[in-house]
Amino acid sequence: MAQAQRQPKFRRAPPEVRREALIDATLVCLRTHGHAGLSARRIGSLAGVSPGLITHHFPSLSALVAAAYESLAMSLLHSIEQHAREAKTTARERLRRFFRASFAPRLLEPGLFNAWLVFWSMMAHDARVRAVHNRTYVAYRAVLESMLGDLSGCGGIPPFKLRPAAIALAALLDGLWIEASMNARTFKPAEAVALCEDWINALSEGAFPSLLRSRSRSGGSRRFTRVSVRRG
Amino acid sequence: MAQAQRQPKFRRAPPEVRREALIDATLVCLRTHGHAGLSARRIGSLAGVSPGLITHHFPSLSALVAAAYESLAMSLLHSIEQHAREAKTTARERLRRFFRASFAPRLLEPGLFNAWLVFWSMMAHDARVRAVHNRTYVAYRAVLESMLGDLSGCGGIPPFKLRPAAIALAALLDGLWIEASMNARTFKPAEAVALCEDWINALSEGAFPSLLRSRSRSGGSRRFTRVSVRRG
DNA sequence: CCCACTGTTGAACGACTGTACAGCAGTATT
DNA sequence: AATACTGCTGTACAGTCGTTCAACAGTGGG
Repeated sequence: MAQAQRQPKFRRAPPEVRREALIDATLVCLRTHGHAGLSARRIGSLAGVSPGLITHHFPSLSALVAAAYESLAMSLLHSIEQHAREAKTTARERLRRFFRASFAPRLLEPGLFNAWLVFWSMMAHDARVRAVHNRTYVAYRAVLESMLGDLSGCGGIPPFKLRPAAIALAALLDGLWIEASMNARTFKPAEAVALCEDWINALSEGAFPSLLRSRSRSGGSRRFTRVSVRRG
Repeated sequence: MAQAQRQPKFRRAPPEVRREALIDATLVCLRTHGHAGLSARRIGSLAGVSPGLITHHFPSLSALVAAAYESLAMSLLHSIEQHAREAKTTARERLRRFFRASFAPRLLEPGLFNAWLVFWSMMAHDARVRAVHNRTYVAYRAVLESMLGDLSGCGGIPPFKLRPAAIALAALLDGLWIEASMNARTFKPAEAVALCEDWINALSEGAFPSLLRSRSRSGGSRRFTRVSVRRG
């Protein structure tokens, strides 16, 4: 029985592979333990590696966390975006798919929010994390701007300012995602999707005066055009 | 010169006073140091008190933080609400004042957001903090629902579902507040206010189909009534 | 003036933290 | 099979943390 097959105490790995493994372990740790997961020893043990290896492959623990932040944020964004662009349909339908993906169970897992809180908390003290936030938030908004631009290209929709529109939509999405993550009982994911679709609908109708490009500053009581909402 | 007036090493205070002083010190600590401020020694020294006193007046450090959370959240809400209700004007004007107060410099101080992150982080592990969040969020939404109800009472505005409307508006406000707190350069406070006012405008025009009470599910391309936006 | 009451102190405890670095041990090459 | 290279370990360091509790010392009543 007792084979006593002597296993090597560790296996070497090329730096790139090890870096990625550490990033993955960091994400798992932050998702499952929140702030308590932010520990070189915990992350190391989860990656099957000694704590000293972290500062060997990264300048510091917070640099590893920053790398994990960038990895997760970009991965999620691409995943949602691909899910949205998958179908060749109208801009409005792609937005709808984007919203649905944003409130899918995968995105509402409480652990994800806990990890996000750790990233946000570190922004105040760590320049690297702050830089990652700025990069990823700009990328996020760029995706929204692109989809809103497509929407704007369709006929019958009054021209609107893309940048502030994307900012508002991002805020609405974030606010809903945060509350849904903190308390799943407040509203159902489908309600969040409907509220975002409503926002797009109002935008299409020119019901957001401050977003209307040029045109009368009269407050928008008179809409730019009357449009058919369905099949925009 | 050297008067050598012997000061007493400490002064007794009634529990209620001491509790409040500790709460205040906690808030200052969390605002200025974020997560690093969450320390019995730091809070105690800021309150001019030994660390042991915290667990003497509170069941635990996290109970003190929960109390501080409730104190801050309710204080801010009442402050904003009073500022909004100060003037006897239309519902729309009160909402406008509410938005302006929400993005006043006092609310956008970065320290405030850092404190909030600490509270949110503790929700996952601490039932007390979670309970405070639920209470204060419900109170927040109740204020919004009340103002939206007043708005709905005005003539010429299609009836809408109060609760989901308040949820959406809260999400928009939170999302804008968070991004403004993290990166003050993304947009100006006035833009955030304008985006919230736009949302109210769209609501007043019935441009949010899923929020319309009963009525045709046709998508809302035809508004309930045409209303004058200014001086609603 | 002294006493009893009790708010308060501050040291002690055990456990935790990120980082540094001397040396061990896989691995590929010779 | 020996060697050089280097990824990796694991301990040491100097801190940090929340909580406990015996003892101290303000304070008001007698």
